[in-house]
Amino acid sequence: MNIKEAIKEDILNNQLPRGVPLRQVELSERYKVSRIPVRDALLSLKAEGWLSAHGKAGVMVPEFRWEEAEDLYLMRSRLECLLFEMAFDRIGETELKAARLILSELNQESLSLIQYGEMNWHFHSVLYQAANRGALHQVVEGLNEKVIRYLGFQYGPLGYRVESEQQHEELLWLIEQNDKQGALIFLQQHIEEAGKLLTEYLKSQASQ
Amino acid sequence: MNIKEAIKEDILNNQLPRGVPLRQVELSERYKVSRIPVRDALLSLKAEGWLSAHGKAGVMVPEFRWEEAEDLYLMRSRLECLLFEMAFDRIGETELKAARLILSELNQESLSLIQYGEMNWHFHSVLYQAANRGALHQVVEGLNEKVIRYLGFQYGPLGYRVESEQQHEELLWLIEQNDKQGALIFLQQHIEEAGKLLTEYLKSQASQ
DNA sequence: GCATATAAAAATGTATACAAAAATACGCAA
DNA sequence: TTGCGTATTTTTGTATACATTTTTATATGC
Repeated sequence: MNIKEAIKEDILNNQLPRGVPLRQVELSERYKVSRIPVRDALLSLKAEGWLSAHGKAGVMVPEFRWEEAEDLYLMRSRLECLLFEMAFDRIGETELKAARLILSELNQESLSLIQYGEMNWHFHSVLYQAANRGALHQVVEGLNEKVIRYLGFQYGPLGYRVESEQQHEELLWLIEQNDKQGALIFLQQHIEEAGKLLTEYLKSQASQ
Repeated sequence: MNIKEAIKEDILNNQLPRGVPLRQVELSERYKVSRIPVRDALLSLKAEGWLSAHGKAGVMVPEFRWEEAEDLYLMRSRLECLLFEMAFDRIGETELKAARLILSELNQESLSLIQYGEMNWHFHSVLYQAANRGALHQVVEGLNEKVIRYLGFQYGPLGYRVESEQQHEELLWLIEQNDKQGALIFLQQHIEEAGKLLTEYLKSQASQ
């Protein structure tokens, strides 16, 4: 899935026009492949929320909407906390070790926005994996994927990155202390804070 | 999207083997189309959770798992109640009228399982639409789609259909009375009851 | 002038053919 | 027999060519 990642990257970096239909031929010329892999990519990306329908045929890059961002974080807060609660008692040294490793890699700069987003999810994902709840995990994964679209705002103008990583450290610490209630509440705040920050920023942008 | 619907229907009616990889050529012969539309359908269905990966390449119809059913209903209860709460105050005569119409159509027998599932969702959907929360609505829609896979259990052995429709009537009545708290709690119970019933049934099946 | 119907174009959808990758079967050695 | 590496076969991935649908432009009637 190389072209798919390439399109994602271009969407993230505003290299593709918003709101107007993307033409398969143009994309196939742009990425130097035939229309078939383009179609595959468009289908997947549409299903994942990176693209939306434009008329009866055709897709487009959807505009940013604060309502969507708010929805995504509302869902994350509800579902991730549920998943985390199910996972908590089963998180062992294996998961903690993996999480720490990812955190150290996250601290290294020189990651593209999309790589950073993926890493960020992997951190959470490793912890949730312990719950062994495939369907729930998959939906939460989808939400985190969709959120990546908005990362440019969070790690650009909002400069949220450093604070977010401190919170990750603290979350790990709470797990190590076996403080379930504390960790749950902290995770909820971690998500809701990020959501509120992003939503407010988008609202302020929209009203200009 | 005709072949996609056909595959869904076949999955629902156990016309496709579970757990073994589906071969694109076999499917293309079965549905009398080339492999391209088959691939398109498989990609979409995988993204929607109707199919899961099998090895590095290839997809399969996932087995029924009570954990998945439980997850789906846990998510529905949390997200649908949230969505319903957002919608409640904006539900007007238009939505109620549409919901009543769907309910009367639901009462007519002679619907295929998948048609019944779709109708069932439309009923809820009409009410939620008032919230005007695209992203949230879309995820909830996805959950309801996935639940359809298990409908064979609910409306076959469990015989839940009549009770479910009575509950729909009651929900509408609560909305008409403008009893927000009551309606919210009722919806939550409506979903959780269905989930519990299904999950317990699947567990009992699995242990045989 | 505006709406609607119709014809041209552009775009997507599908089939066939070929290339790349994955899964499988086989042979060989330990 | 079992494990591993290689060759074969199977399966998926991609390109090109054609069919169908959708969109856009144009013309015609009111």
